[in-house]
Amino acid sequence: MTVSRDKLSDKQIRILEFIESYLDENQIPPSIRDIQIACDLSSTSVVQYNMRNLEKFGFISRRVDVARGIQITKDNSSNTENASDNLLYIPLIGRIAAGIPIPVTPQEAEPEDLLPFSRSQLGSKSDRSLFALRVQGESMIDDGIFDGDIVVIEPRQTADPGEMVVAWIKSREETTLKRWYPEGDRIRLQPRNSTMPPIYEDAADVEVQGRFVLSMNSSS
Amino acid sequence: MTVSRDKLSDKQIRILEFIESYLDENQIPPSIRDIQIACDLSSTSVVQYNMRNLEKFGFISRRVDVARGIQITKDNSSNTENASDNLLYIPLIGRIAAGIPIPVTPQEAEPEDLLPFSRSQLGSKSDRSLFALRVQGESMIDDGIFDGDIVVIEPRQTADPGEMVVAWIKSREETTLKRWYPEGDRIRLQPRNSTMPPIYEDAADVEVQGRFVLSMNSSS
DNA sequence: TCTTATTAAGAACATACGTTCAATTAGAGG
DNA sequence: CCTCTAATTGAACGTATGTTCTTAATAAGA
Repeated sequence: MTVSRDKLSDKQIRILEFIESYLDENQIPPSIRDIQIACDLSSTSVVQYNMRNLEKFGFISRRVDVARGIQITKDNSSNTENASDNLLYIPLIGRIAAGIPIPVTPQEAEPEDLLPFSRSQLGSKSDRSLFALRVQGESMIDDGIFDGDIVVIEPRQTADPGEMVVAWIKSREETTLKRWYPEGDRIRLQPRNSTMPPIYEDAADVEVQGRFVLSMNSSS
Repeated sequence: MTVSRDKLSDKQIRILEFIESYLDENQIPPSIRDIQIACDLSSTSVVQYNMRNLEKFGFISRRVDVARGIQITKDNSSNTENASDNLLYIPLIGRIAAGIPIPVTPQEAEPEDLLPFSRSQLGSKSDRSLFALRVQGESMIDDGIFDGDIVVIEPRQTADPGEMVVAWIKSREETTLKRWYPEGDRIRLQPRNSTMPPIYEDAADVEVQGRFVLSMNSSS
């Protein structure tokens, strides 16, 4: 049953809003009598009566025989809370650059930090286990990725030509952020910095660890 | 009083962890007897006793005479919850480019979206009322800011020479993202795109609306 | 071993709190 | 005016739940 809030009686709106604000301030739902007093109602049964409606219309749900067992069910709540429903945390698990190795399986690394992103920012990729790396070096400045920036990576074992990837060079045991160009039996790892030459590696010696999703830059 | 969790007795850890998980599942703290049963304790007073310690060491706080009035105070909680304490939402309030006006006072605009950032990402700027804009155009690609990117701006009325700012050109009633170079009685608004020439405006006709803080890029 | 502080047990108590009910009042049609 | 439903009142009831107290068990020191 979908009922917009303005279908509710004045009293019911007052009660609902009080529950929300109380919850906001106290981290715990109010008791019936808290509501009675705050909304200036003459009896606890008035609260009961109106709460039954709020429940029927789906605004709240109640646990039986549990003190303060009120839950807000619809997202009538504030914008901030909406956004937090939409939230995804991405672990920042290390650094990446030419020459600096990172752990092979990102999931095993201890995250230094958790970066919040809204799912809408990440689009369809929001349901995968993304991870983030801090960039060390200047090899991708023509793609707008500078030293110290953070890149979000989607773990993948393959990449399309020209895509920006985290590449793992087995023999050297290092990872690097480059554009990925397969050329016969070797791979060209292309920096995006006019002063830097491409790296060529045997195709068997390189593998894709993940694809570039997003970067963040906070230098001025 | 700062006590690390491993200073607690086995029982206290069990209780604390149960409270956390119960809170996680039910949005409401457990009752003393919930804890007693779940942690297989012989009496409610065992719960009371151990909770007093948890409270003394600052792990929880309790509301007197309130049913289920337990609160977790230290961030012993899961990582996700840690990060959310550290969270700041920045409103995305519009677009910016050469030629596209934005509202003069950002605060008045209706946010399209709220972007989550961790305060650690924003450093000292995290306590100001930042806002975000989506970039339209290519004038700053040499600074790594591309069409469609999002920039976070700190409202300021002044800027140092060479800083990237949101500049308001009064006579044309438009805003633009450029680098700011005062040159006598005029201002040079410098694009960062080798194909674009600088814009010169009378110093009286331009004002700074905000300074660049951070950019986000999600193209590949 | 004796003493003392810490922890546990079990019961009982007081009240916070959800629930119910009978009696009233207020509106809405007819 | 009557009837029927919606809303209100005030009180009482019963369970949920925090609190306290006494006694016993355990651990820690001297």
